[in-house]
Amino acid sequence: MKVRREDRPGENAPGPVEEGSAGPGRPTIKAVAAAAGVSTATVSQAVNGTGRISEATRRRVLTAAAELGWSPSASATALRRARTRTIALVVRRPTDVLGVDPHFSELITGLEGELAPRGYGLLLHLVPGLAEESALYERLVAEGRIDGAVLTEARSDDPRPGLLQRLGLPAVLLGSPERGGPVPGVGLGQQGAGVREAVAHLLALGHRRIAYVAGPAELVHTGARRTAFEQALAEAGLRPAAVRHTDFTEEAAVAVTEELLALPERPTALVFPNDSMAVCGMGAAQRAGLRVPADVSVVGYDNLPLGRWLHPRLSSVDQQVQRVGAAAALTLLARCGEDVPTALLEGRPRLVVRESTGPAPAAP
Amino acid sequence: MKVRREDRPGENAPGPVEEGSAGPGRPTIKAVAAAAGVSTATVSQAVNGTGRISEATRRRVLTAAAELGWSPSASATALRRARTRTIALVVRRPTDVLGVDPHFSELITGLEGELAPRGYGLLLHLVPGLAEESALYERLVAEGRIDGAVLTEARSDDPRPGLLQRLGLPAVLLGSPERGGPVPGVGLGQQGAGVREAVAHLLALGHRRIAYVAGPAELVHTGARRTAFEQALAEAGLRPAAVRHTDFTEEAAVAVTEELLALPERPTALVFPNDSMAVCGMGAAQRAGLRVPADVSVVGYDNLPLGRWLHPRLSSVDQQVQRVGAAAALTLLARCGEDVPTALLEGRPRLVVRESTGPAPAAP
DNA sequence: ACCCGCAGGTATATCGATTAACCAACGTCG
DNA sequence: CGACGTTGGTTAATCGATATACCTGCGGGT
Repeated sequence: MKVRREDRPGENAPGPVEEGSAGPGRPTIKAVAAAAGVSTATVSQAVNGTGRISEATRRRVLTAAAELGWSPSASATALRRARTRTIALVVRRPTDVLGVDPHFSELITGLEGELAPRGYGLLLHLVPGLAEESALYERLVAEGRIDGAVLTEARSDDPRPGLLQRLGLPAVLLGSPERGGPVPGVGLGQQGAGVREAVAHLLALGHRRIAYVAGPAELVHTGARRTAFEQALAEAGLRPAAVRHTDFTEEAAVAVTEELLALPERPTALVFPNDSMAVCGMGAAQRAGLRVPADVSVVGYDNLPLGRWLHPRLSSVDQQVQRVGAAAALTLLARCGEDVPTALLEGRPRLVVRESTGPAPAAP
Repeated sequence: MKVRREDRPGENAPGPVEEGSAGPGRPTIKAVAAAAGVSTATVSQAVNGTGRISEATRRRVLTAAAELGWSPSASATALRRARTRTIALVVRRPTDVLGVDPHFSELITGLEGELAPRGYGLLLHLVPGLAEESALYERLVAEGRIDGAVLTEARSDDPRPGLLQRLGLPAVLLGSPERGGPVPGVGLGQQGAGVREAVAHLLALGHRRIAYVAGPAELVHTGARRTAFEQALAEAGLRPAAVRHTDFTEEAAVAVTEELLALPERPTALVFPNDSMAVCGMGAAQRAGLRVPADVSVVGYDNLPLGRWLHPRLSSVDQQVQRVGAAAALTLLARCGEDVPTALLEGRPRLVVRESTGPAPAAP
């Protein structure tokens, strides 16, 4: 396919002959332009659907690009357009033990489902603490590496939304009820509903001494769920057998469980803030010689796949982490100027009853 | 928050307050050069340590950069240097059920530990199958988005090393014994040793009917471990009670366990290819009314944190996924031309004995 | 006095794609 | 017939950083 250009004799604009096959590197837009017999501007317009290009040349360019296996260089495009098509997800991982792990797997699955089809990538980072997380955002923004960020585990007095707004980085905040604002929250509505349902379920089974294991006090959802728990009990004229705050480590789950089960008035049911901890709690209870659910009922939160396969199968509050992840991605993409359907996140957390909850043991 | 447009945003460097939050966008190398009273070339050389710059100006440039909060634009650098400082990790996820999930969390932890301190980012992608994985690499390379890739779950006839070599992308392959070559394998040596140790342990406990649940036949380590299993038994003059291949789904784990436990000569011990499946198997056994380990012993593989908290605690083969991840990162970084210590991966897989294995039940 | 060498920078082309501005050819209409 | 709008492109500036080639003093050797 030879291209002859002789309109302007004497003009030597770019004239260098590519003469292909010399370059082992990837093809550039120039190669495609040459192959299609057009200018690089035309190629760009053809693949982007901008400008005024006849359908015929458009097709010609596209086939040339396909034949050469060319895709626009992400770096060049990013530099020119100041968009990287990359979203950051920073996971805080205080210790080596990552209790909330499977939760993030679900979340990532949901995110990827919406990001990948639109050519967006997910940049994953692990940091030890909140300070490092903030520093990381600053660096990523300073380097222009990302277009947006997904913030997880909203805190009551979260420094990140302010920071990211100041940095001018689009973001969404998971686990926050605040829908509008510069950094919108994303998540199922009626956060308390799941816990409420769990309490109702336990009450119906005859439980009267129900203990609540809460997550770190600084997390937003911790407070919401704890309140829901206490209210639900109060409406039945009851008080919590106990409420304990913990970090999200497995060690804490075990320790707290052991402490609660050693209480003089032993609780007959334990409600945990996530499935990983519930599993640990269940293990601790069984190890203490108690049967689940005959002696003590256990409820988790998140409804992770794992819970279905344990013995006994774990009753848990389903908050559709995957769907929340998808919604978060869509919301964030919209903030990045992408044309996406608005994320609709219907429904509320619902209890999934399995085998780890049962009738309260007869009072001795 | 008024935005004044005067075509000269950087008129006076020490302005009152950086022209407001909606104003200037991020600083560029030009701003730093102006602030330090040098050329952009000097700034570049100062931060990169290249060229010949006096210590005095170097320091001046660095402080100017720090004051402006400037870091070189990742896109610009990537374009110029043709390096993105980004590594891809593609996770194959055949169905919605991701049995190997926690394994990847560990792996990512190990990778990040080496990547992050060197300014590298981890680009995470989820794909449904092998074909999509290959297509994804092609796209990522065509777009020049990554400098290297971590391939997981080596297969006996793996198309990816060839592909990536053809694409000219540095890569490492996890779970392959082949150390050299264009795409070196990374992992603990003596893959069979862990299984061998598990068998020895079970034999010592008096087990004679031991069944093996293997992963998908196409995976390299599946074959290696299966062979090790059979050899170890053969050396004791025994044959496997059964060997079953499965995909890595939880459903399969449960189904296989139920089948094995229904065998006329019921196995007294089950060896699983990963901890997630072992958990499922343990659950299935318990649900079938058997006690673990009194009636049947269970061994997992990977030694994930979760196993420590179950009841009974899971005996499992530790293959130090995190350390392997770190070694993979180092090997890959070296291939990317980074100056890193060579990854040394001493040791071999070792059995961690906990509570899910016990003396074989007395023959009836 | 003259040239050399060198320390310490600067000017500029370049990476690959996008986009605003421009231009040629071709009706069309007053 | 000539001004004018359309169609379908092209030219060239630009994004921000890097690297190569090129200056400019200045001290020293002969």
